[in-house]
Amino acid sequence: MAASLSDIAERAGVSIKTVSGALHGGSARMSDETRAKIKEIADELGYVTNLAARGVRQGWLPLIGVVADELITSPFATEIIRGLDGAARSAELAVFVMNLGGNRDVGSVLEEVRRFRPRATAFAAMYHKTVALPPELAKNVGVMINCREVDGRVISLVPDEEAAAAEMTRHLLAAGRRRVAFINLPGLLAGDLREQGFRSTLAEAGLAPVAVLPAVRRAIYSDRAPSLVLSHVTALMQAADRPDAILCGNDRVAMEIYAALRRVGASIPDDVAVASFDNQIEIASRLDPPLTTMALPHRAMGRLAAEILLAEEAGGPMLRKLPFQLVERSSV
Amino acid sequence: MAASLSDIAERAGVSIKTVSGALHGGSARMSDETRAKIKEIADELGYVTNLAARGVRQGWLPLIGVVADELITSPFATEIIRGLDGAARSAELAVFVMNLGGNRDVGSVLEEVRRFRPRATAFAAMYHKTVALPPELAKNVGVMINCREVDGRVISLVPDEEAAAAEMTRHLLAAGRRRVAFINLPGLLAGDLREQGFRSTLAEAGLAPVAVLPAVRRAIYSDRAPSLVLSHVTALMQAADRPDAILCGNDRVAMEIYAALRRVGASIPDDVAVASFDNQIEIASRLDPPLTTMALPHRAMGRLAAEILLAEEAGGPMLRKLPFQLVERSSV
DNA sequence: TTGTAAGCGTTATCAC
DNA sequence: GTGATAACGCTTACAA
Repeated sequence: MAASLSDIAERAGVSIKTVSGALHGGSARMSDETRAKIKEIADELGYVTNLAARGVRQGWLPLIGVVADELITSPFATEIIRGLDGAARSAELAVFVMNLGGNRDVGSVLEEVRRFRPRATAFAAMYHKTVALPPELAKNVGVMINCREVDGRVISLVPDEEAAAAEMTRHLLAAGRRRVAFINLPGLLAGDLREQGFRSTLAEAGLAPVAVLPAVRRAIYSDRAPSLVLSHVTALMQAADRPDAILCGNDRVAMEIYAALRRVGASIPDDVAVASFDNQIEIASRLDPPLTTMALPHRAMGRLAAEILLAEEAGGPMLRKLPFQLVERSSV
Repeated sequence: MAASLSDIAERAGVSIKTVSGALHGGSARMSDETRAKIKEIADELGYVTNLAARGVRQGWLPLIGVVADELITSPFATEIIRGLDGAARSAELAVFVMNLGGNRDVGSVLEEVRRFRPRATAFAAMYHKTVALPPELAKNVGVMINCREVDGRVISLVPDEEAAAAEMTRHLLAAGRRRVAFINLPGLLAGDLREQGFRSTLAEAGLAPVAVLPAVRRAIYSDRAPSLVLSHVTALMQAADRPDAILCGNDRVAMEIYAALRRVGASIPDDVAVASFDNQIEIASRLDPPLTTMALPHRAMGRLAAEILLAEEAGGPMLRKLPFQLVERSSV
């Protein structure tokens, strides 16, 4: 069907090796005219390298295999893939994502990926979590992205939630806010860590939180749980020591908090500053007023993952926390 | 490195062919004990099929190659991939996405995909558009998803924008609304078609639009253009014949319209019904009140694409319009 | 500068 | 039932 090296060799009256050298071998020496002629014939025949054939020879396909643990659902999570892709491309590698969904377990999906003999393999989670990888699987995974391998057997790249919460809290304090409430995501690692950063930073400033409340009754990812935001915000704003700032578990929560504050008649940021996490761009930039939020380092995690996989470096810490970036808009 | 059939054959004291038959050949006849023994050894050695080797033999890798024309940016557009993936999986095919971005042209990305010798190839756009595929490329693409090949050389799967707008318009009329305005996305194929459906349906009912206005100054995808929503909504609501319903170009526009209506002091849906397109779930379901909107058939397009590619059917129309689905919430 | 030949892991053909 | 053996398209020693 598709043209092969031998087709070209035959047409050009040279050996296969010469064709291979002309098309792929960068430094192979041969007359320029032979090379030019071969290239011309290749074009004419519509020759496209057969990577499968090369792969069987070399033992691997130019791929980075990614096992993604939830169907890619969050818009910013695709940033992980973009980061990987950009960095992989400079090494002439393509990124190959296989989703873990339904009742497929990590082991079988990882095996499915490995059947393609990727050059390297990564595991990516769509939200920050702890993952228990069976030991025999762990050695087949080069790096974990947006999640931490529970026993520290695999290099894990995660967002530095605590530092982000600390930075945003400091930002609120610097803006003169003193009575800060936190409406958080319950039951999530990210939420817990953000809460720690929030509390400790406030404590350092000699302050106590006005309140720390859950945005929903159950974990936001596990269920379309009923929202508690409206009742919490109403109660907070009616209290004597009502907050002058609300920190939100993420941008979606912030969106609901905006709606709740409007109902209550509070204005942002005059009455209450609102700040958040994620920088889910379509929400954060379109809210009124645009939302000040900490941007997740998804792209950076993807890029760093590719670099680690390509460097095959050994040493270094197993858990690496990447910084968020403060995106100032007008809600603080 | 990785175990191969011959490693297993050696250990088991049988020929390679026997091993291959035992592990892959469904109907190959051999003693059950031989088969069991071989499987055991394969497990022990951690054998994983080498698809590259199989691929060089068969001429193709079990992949559906997808060229995606914008970096996957919209959260619901990943639904296309999910739909493809689900349908491809039943044929034991994996989906391999390669993004068109930066200054890479369709031809070179398509070639990059074809180097992997996919079983079939598709082109997917992240928003509904017309695409001009060079003729020599067109024959290498099995199906276009969410876009139409300009010359009708390739089967193209697109959302039926006109029908969706017609249905939503009828829905508004059925709810007793008579003075409908449309705040649309300018310069987009989807927007233009929706406008046609809107206008003709209204005309059939003997009505005229209160207004048809652009949400932004320029096409929403081409630029972070300044929003016109607030000024339009303010003007509309102050006019004598103010609308009792606003149809929105998409859910993001709807989000801004909500904010604008709140500013103006209009309540949804009592004063004004709001309806939209896309069903961008995180926005539509979290707005207050939750938004009634037409869900794009992304998943269905992906699924149908896989079916078409696998069936390799010839006939049938080149342009196939898939229906949206009305998602009723509480904004109408 | 070019050709020959071996080998990668798989599947398929054909004889035993 | 099973075992050699060839073939797929490519890369790479080794020769010429």
